[in-house]
Amino acid sequence: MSAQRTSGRRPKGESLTREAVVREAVRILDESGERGLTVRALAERLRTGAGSIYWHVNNRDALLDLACDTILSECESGEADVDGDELDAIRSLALSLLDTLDQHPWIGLHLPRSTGVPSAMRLLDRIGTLLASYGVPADRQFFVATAIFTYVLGVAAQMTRSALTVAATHTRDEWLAERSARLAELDPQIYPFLHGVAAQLRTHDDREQFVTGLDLLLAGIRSQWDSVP
Amino acid sequence: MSAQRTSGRRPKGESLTREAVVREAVRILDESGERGLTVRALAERLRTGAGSIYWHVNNRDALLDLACDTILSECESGEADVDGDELDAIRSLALSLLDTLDQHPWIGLHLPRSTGVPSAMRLLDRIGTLLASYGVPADRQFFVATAIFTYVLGVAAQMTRSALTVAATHTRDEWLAERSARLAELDPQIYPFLHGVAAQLRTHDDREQFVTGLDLLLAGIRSQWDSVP
DNA sequence: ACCTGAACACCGTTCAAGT
DNA sequence: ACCTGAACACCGTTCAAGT
Repeated sequence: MSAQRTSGRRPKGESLTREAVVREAVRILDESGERGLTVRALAERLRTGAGSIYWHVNNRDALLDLACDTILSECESGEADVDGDELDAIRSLALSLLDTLDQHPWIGLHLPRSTGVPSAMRLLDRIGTLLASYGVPADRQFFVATAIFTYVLGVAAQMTRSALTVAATHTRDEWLAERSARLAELDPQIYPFLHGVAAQLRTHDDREQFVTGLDLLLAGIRSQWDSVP
Repeated sequence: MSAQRTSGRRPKGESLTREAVVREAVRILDESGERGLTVRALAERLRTGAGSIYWHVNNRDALLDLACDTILSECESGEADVDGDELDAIRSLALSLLDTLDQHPWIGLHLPRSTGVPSAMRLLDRIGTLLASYGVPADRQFFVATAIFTYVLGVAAQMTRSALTVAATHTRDEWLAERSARLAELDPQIYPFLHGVAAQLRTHDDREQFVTGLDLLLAGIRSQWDSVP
């Protein structure tokens, strides 16, 4: 069916679009990470020359921005209704964002380096709006919104690291066991804490870890500002 | 005095050391960011050939790890005494860590991609130890420690972005004004929140922003677990 | 033990020339 | 308007050969 990777030129008339370029870039990023995305590799998979890419996209960085933006846009639309207050809504927004970032690990590493991703700003905006209506004082809303957003991105970036190493080793369980073993090997003199907790990290769940920190932030908000209905 | 950048070979007998290589790498990173650090540029400043670098360091990634590690090691040693409980100690540790990351903005962007930075692990260990002695339950200590550490790195990475843009524009005030203006220009239909807060961001202070989120995390910890003395 | 310098296999980006 | 393909100016890394 798909003549995707066969070389030979693409049929005439059927011209490339910016969307098609970005879509294929996302596929490469999912398969082989940021390092796998080279202009030449992308061009080859689109059965065209490297130069063509630059007709549709300014440069490689812009391409990464666009790739992030398309994925995050999908995440935006799927906002479920929540019963509970605004902080519960933020919680569920953050969780679905984490799921998205988990499926496309390259986003968490690229977003901190970039400014040009509108959908990321819209997500930040959404969090800020929710905080405002919850009752966080006006002069704190932006700081708190950014803190939450930063936390989500930070955890996502960290998860990426494991995702890449898992891919390199065999299964996720194997990787967890190996990491736990490596921590246990640490000199308890220098790493008393990490050496000690090594055992429980055999069953470490990224999502559970994420929720712990997120709920601390939300608990902090609740303890500092009561809801204004 | 310094014949630093003059070309010509380095005197014999005076052989390069791994420390000297890393020290010069840090200088380049401080001056021109991660992209500025190329093996060739580094070799030239050390008045040697590109190949020599690989005698002292495995590869470019290892060099970045080492650069991060030397800087974070310095941060580690300068731990001030604090009056207050363990959470106050964490707070001051986080603040001094942020200062370090602020002076070397490339660290915040590289650390999430890396695993091989011992001093970063020691800092995480320190946070965990403090949480344990504060009284966070054993099965939460690691998650909470990671949440705090992730938050610090995340904010640092974000600050880096502004640091780089500030360097590109003129002064910090100009940059703040410009960013505030850009936010004000946003379509209030799509970005109701960000459009609204644009004005107060003219005096936005990274450190104040950082403290806001950090204190929320700490308040969350206090509200969930009372200190066990 | 430590360095040299050339070579290899790549990059992103540009641009005249084509259709 | 959209694409081609060669060229430019770089990369990181390796490695025989030197001292």
